[in-house]
Amino acid sequence: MSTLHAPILDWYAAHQRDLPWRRPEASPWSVMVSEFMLQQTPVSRVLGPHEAWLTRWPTPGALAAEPTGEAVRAWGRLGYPRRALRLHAAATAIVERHGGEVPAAYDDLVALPGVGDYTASAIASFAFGRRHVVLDTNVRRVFARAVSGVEFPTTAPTRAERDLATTLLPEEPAVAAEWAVAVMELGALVCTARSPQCGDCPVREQCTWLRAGQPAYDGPPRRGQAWDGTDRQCRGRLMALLRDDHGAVHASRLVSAWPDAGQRERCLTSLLADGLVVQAGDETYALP
DNA sequence: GAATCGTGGGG
DNA sequence: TCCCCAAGATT
Repeated sequence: MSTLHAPILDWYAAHQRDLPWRRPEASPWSVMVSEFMLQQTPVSRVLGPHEAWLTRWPTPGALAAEPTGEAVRAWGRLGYPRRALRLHAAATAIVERHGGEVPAAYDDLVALPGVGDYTASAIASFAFGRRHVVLDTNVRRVFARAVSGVEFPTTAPTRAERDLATTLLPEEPAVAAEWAVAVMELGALVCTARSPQCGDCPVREQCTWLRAGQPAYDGPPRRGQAWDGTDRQCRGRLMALLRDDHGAVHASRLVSAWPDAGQRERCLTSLLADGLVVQAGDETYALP
């Protein structure tokens, strides 16, 4: 146990948020749904859809029994709607391969659609108390600062970073799981990307970055995501139109969502390819 | 490894 | 206002 463990675990015990998927009665499915929704989407925007989702589909089997379009519509405006499709596909796979129960083993989890290393580790750790390195953007930032002394981690996790996280992971599975969520919470609430609250940090005395005087980031430029006029914006407009309008929409109505014909057609084609949209009639489209 | 894929809130 | 970015996964 390093000098970081006790302060962070104690801080978590005192300051953790009361989130639905963290409660003792939360099912593995509730944890899994939250992890899908939280991929690139803030907690505050996930709370509502998560509750509605669990009420409507309390089990993987309940979701798998519905058309994929229902999942896409219930996904609402969480963004990246392919996640809704993948969650539905994962639920179907759970019914087929695991008798309708969310598997506890990392290998089984990571084999599910839409589940990568992070999500598999998170579900195994948070829902089943297993011992896994859980490397999300929050954890990576905390370690970058506290241990490595740099403001931001690299674009992708490095081998050295994984080794470090493995070294810091407590041996006892239950403690490891608590440690994983505690470090993540610290990154989310205190050791934030912008304006970190170092004065409130339980490891401010040990933090390499803080002790070095919070040196400014000097790595490769971190590129922001373009948005205006992109296919993503176009796809978003088309999806919003189809989501808000139950039933099929005629092609002529898509023009109002995106005037540029070439880009509109290209995006519609990609949405059809993704399975987010289906052709309902001669020139009408709908959610699947 | 880099590009792609939504959305909305806060600094 | 504008820019950054939020519990990633996939190709």
